Amino acid sequence: MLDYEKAISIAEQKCLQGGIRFTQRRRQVLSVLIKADTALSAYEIAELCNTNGGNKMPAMSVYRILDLLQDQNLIHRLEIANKYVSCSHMTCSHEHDQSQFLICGGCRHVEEIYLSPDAVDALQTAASSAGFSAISPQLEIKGWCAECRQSNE
Amino acid sequence: MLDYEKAISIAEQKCLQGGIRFTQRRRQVLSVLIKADTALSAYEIAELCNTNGGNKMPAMSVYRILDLLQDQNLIHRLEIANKYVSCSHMTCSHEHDQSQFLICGGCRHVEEIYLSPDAVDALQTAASSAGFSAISPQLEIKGWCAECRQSNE
DNA sequence: GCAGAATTGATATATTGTATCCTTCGCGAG
DNA sequence: CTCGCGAAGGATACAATATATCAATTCTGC
Repeated sequence: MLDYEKAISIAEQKCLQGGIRFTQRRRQVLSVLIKADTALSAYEIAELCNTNGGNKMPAMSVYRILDLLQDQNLIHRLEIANKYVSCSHMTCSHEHDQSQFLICGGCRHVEEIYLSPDAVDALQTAASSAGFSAISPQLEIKGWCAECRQSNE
Repeated sequence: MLDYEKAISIAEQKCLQGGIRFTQRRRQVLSVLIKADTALSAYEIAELCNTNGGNKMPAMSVYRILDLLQDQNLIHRLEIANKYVSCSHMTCSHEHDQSQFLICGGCRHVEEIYLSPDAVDALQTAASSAGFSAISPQLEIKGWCAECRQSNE
């Protein structure tokens, strides 16, 4: 898990740089995502906010805030899982433009991985041949985690 | 586009082998998907069935039929796009266990591509390092088709 | 303090998908 | 042939995910 204090502080800075406010609401959503240390759906986030805090956090607001946090590269949206994760690179000093995720088809556990540049190149080449000028820097791969694989045999 | 007659005939055989019936309903859904020659959502399929045919095709039935066609490897479900496509390998005589799709983030156009075994190996290796014992033979990559890319610049 | 923009609230609705239960249809045993 | 059983489809309700819209509130720079 990310260093929570550091992550929040960095998020605050990024928002400042991005010209938007790091409000309580936004802090709360990001906080839930960091502490969960796993991918959550928007409605799960709303529920967690309401459980812990007590404040009423409508799903509507969660969606708005998630969009915004994504614009600041603080979180990722996983389309295959319909879930959101805090960016594990948030506290790194250097820039990352590639993010790759493995998503377990069984338990929906999400693991962030690192592909070799060669592999990414191969994907890009295949995409170009098909008339796509670029692929998303964020890749989602569905698979089976060791545990689910075992319990399915 | 697939040879329509051939594809339907093969689907019929596959269903027979799978011990299920290739009913009118099922033929209709598959037919719409083959003729569309693009990815469609379940509700779009239902709508097309109702437009052309006249018969009432409830979305509920479409989902049931799509599940079934998927079990027979006649169609693919694209999780990123929430859409379905007919398997472009349906009429091939040999077996395919890999299917890779490019999905345009702009227009949602879907293109089936072919990755080199090396690239697939690289993905598998990265997955193994992360504790995943296997990745799905079906890969979905989000990108930008040339057209959408251009209109966004 | 005020104007205007950013943020949030509130409500409605769209889209995608699942659960359940009942009816109908087709096929094979008797 | 018909009877019964399981496969297939119909109908309805509902869950989960997401977007649209407009009003109210809060903040910020002037």
